[in-house]
Amino acid sequence: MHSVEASLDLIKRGAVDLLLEAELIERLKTGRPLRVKAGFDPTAPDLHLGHTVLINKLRQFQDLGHHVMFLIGDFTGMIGDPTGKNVTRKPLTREAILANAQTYQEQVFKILDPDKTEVLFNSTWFNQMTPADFIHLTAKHTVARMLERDDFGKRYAAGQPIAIHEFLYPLVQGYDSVAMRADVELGGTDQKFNLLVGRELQKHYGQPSQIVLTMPILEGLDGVQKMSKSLDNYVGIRDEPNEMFGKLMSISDDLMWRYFELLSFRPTSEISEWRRQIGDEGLNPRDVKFKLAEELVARFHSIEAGQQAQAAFIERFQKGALPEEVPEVDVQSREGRLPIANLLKEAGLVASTSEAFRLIQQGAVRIDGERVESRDLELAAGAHHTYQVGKRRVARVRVR
RNA sequence: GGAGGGGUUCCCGAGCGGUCAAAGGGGUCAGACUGUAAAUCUGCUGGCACAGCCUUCGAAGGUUCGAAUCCUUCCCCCUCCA
Repeated sequence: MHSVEASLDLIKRGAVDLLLEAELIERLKTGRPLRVKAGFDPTAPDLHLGHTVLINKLRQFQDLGHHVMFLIGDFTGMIGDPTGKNVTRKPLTREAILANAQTYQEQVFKILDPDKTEVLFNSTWFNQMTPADFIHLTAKHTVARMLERDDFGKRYAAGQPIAIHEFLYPLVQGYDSVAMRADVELGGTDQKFNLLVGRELQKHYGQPSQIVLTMPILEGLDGVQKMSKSLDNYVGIRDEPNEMFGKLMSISDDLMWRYFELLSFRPTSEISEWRRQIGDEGLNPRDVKFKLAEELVARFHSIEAGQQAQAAFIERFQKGALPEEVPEVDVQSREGRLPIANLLKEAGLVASTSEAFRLIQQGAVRIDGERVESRDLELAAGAHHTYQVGKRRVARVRVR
């Protein structure tokens, strides 16, 4: 059994808002498993570490013995969350939603325990609603309250349009909490308003209001902007072990602590001890970063993969060895010979011959470890060497 | 419905008849330094048969020896008025 204090401590780790803490304590004291809800869009099935911040928190609830409800917003998806800048979304087909939900689960269950997770679709209750029911729902909230939401308020004040259905989104999400009898709802900080509407609606429907817990948006590898695929500053949870490890090693020391807080399951006491050792005892931050990278690779692949990725990383970058698996490429010569630039391009090491010329000029190209000095170098048919472009691109190429 | 502003290379953003493959910044990539750190410094950043050539400045036409720059039509964004 977990003490209320210990539970609370874990629950608050990394969180931004906890509303209302007193109510949470009350419910924890009862000792019954709390019903914990988090909703997900049925789009974007390719998850990265940023998405896992929330899922990690669900996992922590699970570890504390609570009941986790994973809601796929297949009905909500038809509306599209107006939070933040909104590009109109194209409606998804039923099949696409189901396929996405499936992909979601495959990825999410690397963190959550499938046996302890209830997966729900909000179309289940919304499709049963009559228009009259729905209007009753909309009667539970006022326009003035909606305008309290920051982005709605600003848009309204600025004379920008707010479509009626956008007002409906928070209500629909809030009603989910009613239908699910949620004790706690988790969301990103940008979801705060929507989560609070859930509290309101539950009260109207005669239920105790849910506790709201918001999690921060994770910074990407650059440490500044939010992690996202389009900014290419993300670590995908399906990244290969070595790639994942490498990406994590490239983050700044400052960012490392942030990642520990939001992504690691290690006890905070251990993490602060490392922090102290780096400051007082000259512990190399790199070695602490190894722990982070290893833990995350282990989570999404396996313990062995985490260890192997670290070993490979040390070999590769600390000792400067070539990676174990160098791709083999065959390339066709022209009249028995091939200019270096063309070879690199055809081997996929550079995007264009122009780029090859530039990189050669900058001393980035090596053949069997020897720097290429001349852009006019030509390789004869039969040549078989290892080519490196920069630190990361390597291939063994045979000229035919 | 009326009035005005704008669409430039990955992004922001200058250019407003030749000296423009197009300033500057950001980002990417590479080199130095390192812990593949970060920060910093340097270089590079359309393509190719690479001291030259070819294609780019919303789209299509046109004027001109020559256009991102001028004209016409079209498409798309934004601001103000009704």
